[in-house]
Amino acid sequence: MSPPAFDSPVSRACRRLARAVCRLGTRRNQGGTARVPLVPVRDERFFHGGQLEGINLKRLSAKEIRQMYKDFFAEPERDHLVFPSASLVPKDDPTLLWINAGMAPLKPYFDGREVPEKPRIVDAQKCIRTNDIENVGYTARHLTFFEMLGNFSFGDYFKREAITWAWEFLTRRLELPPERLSVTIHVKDDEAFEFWNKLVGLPAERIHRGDEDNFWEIGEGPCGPCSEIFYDRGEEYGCGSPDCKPGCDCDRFLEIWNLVFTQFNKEADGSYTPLPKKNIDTGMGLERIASVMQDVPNNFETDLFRPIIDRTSGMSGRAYGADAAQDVHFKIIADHVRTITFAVGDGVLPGNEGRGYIIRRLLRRAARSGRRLGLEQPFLHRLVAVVDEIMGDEYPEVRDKRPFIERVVKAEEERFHETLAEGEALLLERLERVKREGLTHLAGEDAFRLYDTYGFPIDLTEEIAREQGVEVDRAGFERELEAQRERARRARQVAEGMNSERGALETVTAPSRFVGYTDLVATGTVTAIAVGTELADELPAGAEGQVLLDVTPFYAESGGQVADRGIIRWDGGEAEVLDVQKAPHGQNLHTVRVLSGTLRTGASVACEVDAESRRDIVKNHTATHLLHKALREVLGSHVAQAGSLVAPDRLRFDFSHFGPLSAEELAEVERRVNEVIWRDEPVVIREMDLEAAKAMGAMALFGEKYGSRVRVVMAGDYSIELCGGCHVERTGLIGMFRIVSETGIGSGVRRVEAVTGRGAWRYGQEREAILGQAAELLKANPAELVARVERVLAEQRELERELEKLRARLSRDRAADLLRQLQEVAGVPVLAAAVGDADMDVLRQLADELRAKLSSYVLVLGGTAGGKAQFVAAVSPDLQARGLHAGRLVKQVAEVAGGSGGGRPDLAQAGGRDAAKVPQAVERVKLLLQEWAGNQVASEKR
RNA sequence: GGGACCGUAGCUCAAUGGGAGAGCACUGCGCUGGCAGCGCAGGGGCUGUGGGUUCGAAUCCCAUCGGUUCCA
Repeated sequence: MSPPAFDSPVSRACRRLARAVCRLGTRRNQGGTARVPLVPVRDERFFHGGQLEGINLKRLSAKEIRQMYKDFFAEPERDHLVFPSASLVPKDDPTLLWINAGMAPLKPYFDGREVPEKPRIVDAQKCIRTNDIENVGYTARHLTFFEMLGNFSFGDYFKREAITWAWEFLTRRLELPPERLSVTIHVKDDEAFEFWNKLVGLPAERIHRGDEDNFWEIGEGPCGPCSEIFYDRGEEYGCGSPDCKPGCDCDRFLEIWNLVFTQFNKEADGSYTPLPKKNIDTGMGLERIASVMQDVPNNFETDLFRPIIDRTSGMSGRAYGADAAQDVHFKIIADHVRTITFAVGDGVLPGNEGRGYIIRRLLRRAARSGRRLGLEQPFLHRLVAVVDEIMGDEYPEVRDKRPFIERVVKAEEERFHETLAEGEALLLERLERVKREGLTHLAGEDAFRLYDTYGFPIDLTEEIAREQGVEVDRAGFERELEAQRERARRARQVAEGMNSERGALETVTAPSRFVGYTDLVATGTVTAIAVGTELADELPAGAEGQVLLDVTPFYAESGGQVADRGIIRWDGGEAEVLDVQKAPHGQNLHTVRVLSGTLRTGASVACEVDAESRRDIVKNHTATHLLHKALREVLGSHVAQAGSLVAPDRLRFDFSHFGPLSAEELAEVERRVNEVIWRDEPVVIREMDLEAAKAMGAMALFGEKYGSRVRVVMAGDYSIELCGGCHVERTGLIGMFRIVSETGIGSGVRRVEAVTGRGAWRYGQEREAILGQAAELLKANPAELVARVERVLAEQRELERELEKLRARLSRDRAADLLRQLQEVAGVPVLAAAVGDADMDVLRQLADELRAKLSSYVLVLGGTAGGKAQFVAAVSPDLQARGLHAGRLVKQVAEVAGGSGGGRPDLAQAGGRDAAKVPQAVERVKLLLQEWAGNQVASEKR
């Protein structure tokens, strides 16, 4: 039973982000709503004051609001864990280009793949949304970068607390006047109504029931009704319509907070089932609430934006607020520069695809807005400092990387100026042609080509064309653009949404202790067995299944390090460990295949990790840390890990960087890593508080779990990283480190592959073998190979020169010989000859010699080279004028030798398969000329 | 994710499927009071890489690497 009204806005591309639409089925509504005891905590303030005038808002800076929010939920009564903002680049989530909502980084907690440290979390999350990029600057609320304040519950508190706390924060902490607040709830959500009405005391007429706008879902997976809180800015912001109310498109009622009650799971068949664990997901846009508290008409006039606008105004010498059309550009610049700064701060570099392309586009839009304000030179990089001043306290990545961000932005601005200059030159050329041809319009395809291929903005095209008195076929341009959109859309397959993978193992909370850091052999007891999503009691021989142990030495794939393999044995049987992954509650989950006997729950098993493979893995893992550090030393601190694979036979490290590494840089990185290996320093691993680790300068990777205790891996005094993986005890054990390859894998992301220990030795062997072979071929020993090759090359050059000279002399002599074979056919001087062994170069040279000595001629030379026939033909200008064509002539000649050819009227060449037929072929020239002469006479007679 | 375009001398770029070129830079010689001085001579190229089509490929096709650009 699929809900009836599932069309309309659902299909919009942005629906994943929007609070999307759906109608609750009746069954669900009844099943999903529990009876709740109500405690009256009515807000008495509704009943005095009342009217909407004379309010004095508590003036708060955005920074204060952010801090108050986190503090409020962290207070003991509410006891939330404060999370720092996650990186804008989604971790392990290929369906998302950016973190685009406060809950996005917490998805694993919502869908049950991971269990959070505490079931209550509060954060301020930076987000990027670029769907409505065209609206930015023109409306009060559209932004590409924003901060979302959110409090979350994972199977813990639900509607009652979410609603009352939201109310308390707004009215008692921010001290917003309650009479200005109203809410929407889902039409069927009587439970929420009760809380708002009875518990909070909000009058029924201020609780609006919505339908589609108050249900939140994204494809299959967790979903539920939501309740939005609106703030009434007063009639002066309104549209004047009598039915203006919360949800109206005008600026009067601002949606400031959305509380999502995740209580259903949408199944593949479209039905909804109640979730066993209900979640709370809330979001309050910091920019918007700041605009309310600071009583300014739009986001851009809050203290989050105003300093950027003021600096822009200072640089351009134009005043903000003087002209609405001009103000748009100030706003675009302020918005985009925030997005760019934060994205680059999280390691995204401007590029030509994906995230990098979005950043490039934003930067170009901002640069063009700058031009409208008279800022022709790069200026955006100077605004990065302002963004840092405003938000650097809260977001250290921006402060720490500020010089790097400025450099990147400046370089990209300069590149854009180049693009504009190139595009303008091309456009002017086009316009010249249009005018020359007496046309009035530049074709839409031309304008599109300029836009599509050279990135030249369409409005600039129009502007420049108009200056030249030419119009642009805008409709044609739009057609081309639409066609391109259609192509891209069709190609995009939709793979979005959260998956709910709550298998049977989610209910298993029995702990599992990992002892594999020190022991490769251990004895454990089977605590659970699962086959597919069902729990089982036993696993017979030949079967594959998943096994939990109370104690295990097997490492579960994590942090790039691959899973251990090995064997488990028990009384009467054994099984092979194929894979090890993390279970929802953090235990190591072994995928095994039983080789003999039957594995039963409760059995005691002897575990043995494949030691050889593990020894290779730990070498590669420690080497990965050293590589990371060395890359940062050699290339700069902008190098941020973007992914990593630690396997037994190799390691792979992806990181952000502009362009390819030079050979010198690679050699230097390799040298530094090896130096740490040679120093044979101890690798010390300690658990400590995150703060202590940070104080030591540990590199905390993005997406790091912010638990209270972290594991810190120190390789000598060189590298310090948070890491849960396995490492060598001393760096010397790595043996040797060799970089095998360096490639680009996307905009601004490079990949280095390397080998260590045995792998490095093998790599060296292979290289040496190649060297040996080369040396043997040159009959030199490897040490003098270079000198030898240099000498050989010099000799070769000398010989080539010699050959050239001799050839020239030879062709002079031959030319003189050939000249004697000149005869006259049909009144035309003809020289057709087979010259024996001669490749195309020789033939051409001969032809040149002969041409220099003749004034009127038809010349056809045939030669053989490599068992094939070769021909060159030349015709003097006067005979060309009489209709002789070297290309046509040589083609017919070559046909005799089973070939073909062509060329210009004055000079042409041809080839054929049959070298033996060259003499016959050149003989044909005379025949062809006689034919030609006959035709000439015939046409003259006519 | 889907397209478009570009990779030719140190640099900027030419070259209908038919002889790899120009300007600047470089080297040498000569001239010159000076401005980006002038003249002559010369070096420099596996046309990004690897396949294919063709008698013949810088040019057409496929793959790959690097770059630019548009759409999602």
